[in-house]
Amino acid sequence: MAGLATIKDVAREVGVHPSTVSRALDPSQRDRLGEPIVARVLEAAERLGYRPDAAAASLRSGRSRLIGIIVPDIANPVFSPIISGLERTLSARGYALIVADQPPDRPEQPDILEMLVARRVDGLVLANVSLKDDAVERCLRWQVPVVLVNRAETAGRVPSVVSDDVAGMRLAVEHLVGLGHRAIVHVAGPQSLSTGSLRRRGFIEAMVAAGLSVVDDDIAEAAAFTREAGLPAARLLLAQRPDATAVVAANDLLALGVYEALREQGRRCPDDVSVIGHNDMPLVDMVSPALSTIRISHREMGERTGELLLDMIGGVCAATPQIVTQPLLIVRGSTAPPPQGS
Amino acid sequence: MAGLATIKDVAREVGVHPSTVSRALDPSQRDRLGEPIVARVLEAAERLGYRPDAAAASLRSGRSRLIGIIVPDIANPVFSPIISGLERTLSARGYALIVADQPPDRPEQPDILEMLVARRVDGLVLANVSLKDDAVERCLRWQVPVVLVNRAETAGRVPSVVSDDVAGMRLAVEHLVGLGHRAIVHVAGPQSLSTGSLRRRGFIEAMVAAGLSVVDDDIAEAAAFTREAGLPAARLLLAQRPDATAVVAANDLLALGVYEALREQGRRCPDDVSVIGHNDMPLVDMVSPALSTIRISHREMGERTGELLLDMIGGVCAATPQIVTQPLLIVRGSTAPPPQGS
DNA sequence: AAGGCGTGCGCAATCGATTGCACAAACGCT
DNA sequence: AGCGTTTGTGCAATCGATTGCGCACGCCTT
Repeated sequence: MAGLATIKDVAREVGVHPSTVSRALDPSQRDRLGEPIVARVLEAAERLGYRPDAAAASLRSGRSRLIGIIVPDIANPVFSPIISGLERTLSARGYALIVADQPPDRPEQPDILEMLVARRVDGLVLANVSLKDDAVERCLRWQVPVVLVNRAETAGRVPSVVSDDVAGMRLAVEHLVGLGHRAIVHVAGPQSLSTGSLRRRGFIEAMVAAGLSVVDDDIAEAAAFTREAGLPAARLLLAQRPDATAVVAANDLLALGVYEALREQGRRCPDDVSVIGHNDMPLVDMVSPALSTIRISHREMGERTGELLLDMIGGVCAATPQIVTQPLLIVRGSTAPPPQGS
Repeated sequence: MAGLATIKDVAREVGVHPSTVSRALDPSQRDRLGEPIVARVLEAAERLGYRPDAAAASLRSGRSRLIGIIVPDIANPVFSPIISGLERTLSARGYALIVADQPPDRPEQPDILEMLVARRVDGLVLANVSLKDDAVERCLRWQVPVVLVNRAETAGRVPSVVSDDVAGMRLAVEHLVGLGHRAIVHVAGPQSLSTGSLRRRGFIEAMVAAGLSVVDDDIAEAAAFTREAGLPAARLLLAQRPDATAVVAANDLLALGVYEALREQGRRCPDDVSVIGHNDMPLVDMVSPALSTIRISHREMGERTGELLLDMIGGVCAATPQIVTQPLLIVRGSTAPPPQGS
């Protein structure tokens, strides 16, 4: 504070009124001023190392140029590229990003959402909503622009940017069917999340489309998108359907849980059972066997989320677009034709 | 703005002066007020859904309760847990975290550091400094509290929180020596970073301590801490020292580059050559063979960074502490005794 | 019972930038 | 030459919370 020049200092230096300095510094107002004055203001501002005080500007203008994002886990490889892509888009346009963690189990003592709204963020990105989430309602009530990313809610009340989960599962199932599999089972994610729910539905739809039926025993729901949760679900599934030749996991970590379950039972992948994941997380090409999976570009989702949100703030888009990105099948070593004679 | 109550609204509701509301809401000033008034203010604030405007508070008080962190890559599994740990500590104490990416190659058009300082962050965490970095000087000049994390600078002008890189390399070398290896080589990281430099030094010191000599050909420097950069460095090293039985990599990604180089040459790990990494990134226990490595608790580093920074802001610590966390040897499948007869 | 002291609260300035309004100068027009 | 219009700049209010100062009122003391 002591060392930083204010707009008054610049004004005094140039010999003009502070408001003139403010206008000279604003590109959209600059052309209403005389050429020489603008030059002198710019020079003085540069010389004094002037940086506008964001708090003061925010207070008066009502715009903070801050965006908040709430994720379930910053360090999760699904969410960190989203954050990264979002940050890149925002910082290029002068916005800063506040990141907040809200693990699903945490008692949210200090309400993160309220905290961000109290900081008067210009917009909010929610990466942690469940299918029915009151966080969305609250944002709507507070009238703060919000975009959902990765996970959507049932009622499409606000814009979202998600991967086409149903299409992703279709790619996975079609790949396995193409290899000759018919006994295909599914380790599903939490059904309270759109990713878990839609991938489950996508699995069923693709199976039916391939002329294969799906019964309850063909699907096991994991409690979370983690390796730890994937292991028991996979154990259950392999017990219920010992004849299964392929497992479609709702994400890569669950697929790794399947790996462990297979290892426990002495069954080999892909010789005995094929496994396919979802997300194409970093390093899954290095596990053994290299994991076949459905690639989602989380970074791109983050970027598009940023563009969408900035458009909303700028009043560009009136509707509530539901952006859906297309996933890509990545074939590696964990999928192969089913064993002979099965 | 339209929907959010201000301190004046609360004051009017209760029938007191705004300043009284401000004091009633501040726990440290609350006891200077009468009991009934405080209760009525709290009740009214709650009922109106009052949230103090952070911008206004920041403007007047000079404290923004914002902390900035600059990382080379948000999505890098080394840095994302640091961010996560830091955020956890900060949010528990009412601070919010602004995250900014500054990839090493980016022309830093909009100066990220200045942007954060202009936002009047109360403190700054730098995770991307090189051994000699002018960002540190600028923070010192601007008098903004700063803590370095993961990477330190040569001159210890500011506090830092780093892993004991030298000790980590000693653990790695001693482990290999204990297995019987004597021809041990090192894929080093960029020498412009403290992590690269200190691990290289730690390698040499540990080798010397074990009675083994190190010559130039025993070390190859990778251009970056990536798999892509690790591959050529590993190729070079294996060509220079075809008799090497063990490779110590400066981090896990470089170790995976070594895996690829070995595979190219048809040499097997750990049968022909042992490999050990550094960091214990997620999933390196799932690669084949499972990577032996040196575990660093990045999340804990983030947490301690937050505590240190808040102490500095609170004026608690006067010195410039250099916090060093102790790494841990994790033995998995990539290290084994050297082949017989070598 | 009167003066000193402490407590509880209001008053108003302040942080720094933004912006609607007003005003002066300069220009063009008939 | 006079009047209307544009152009360029200053003035002052404003955003919402914080905080030093000061004023009353009530209590205790002698």
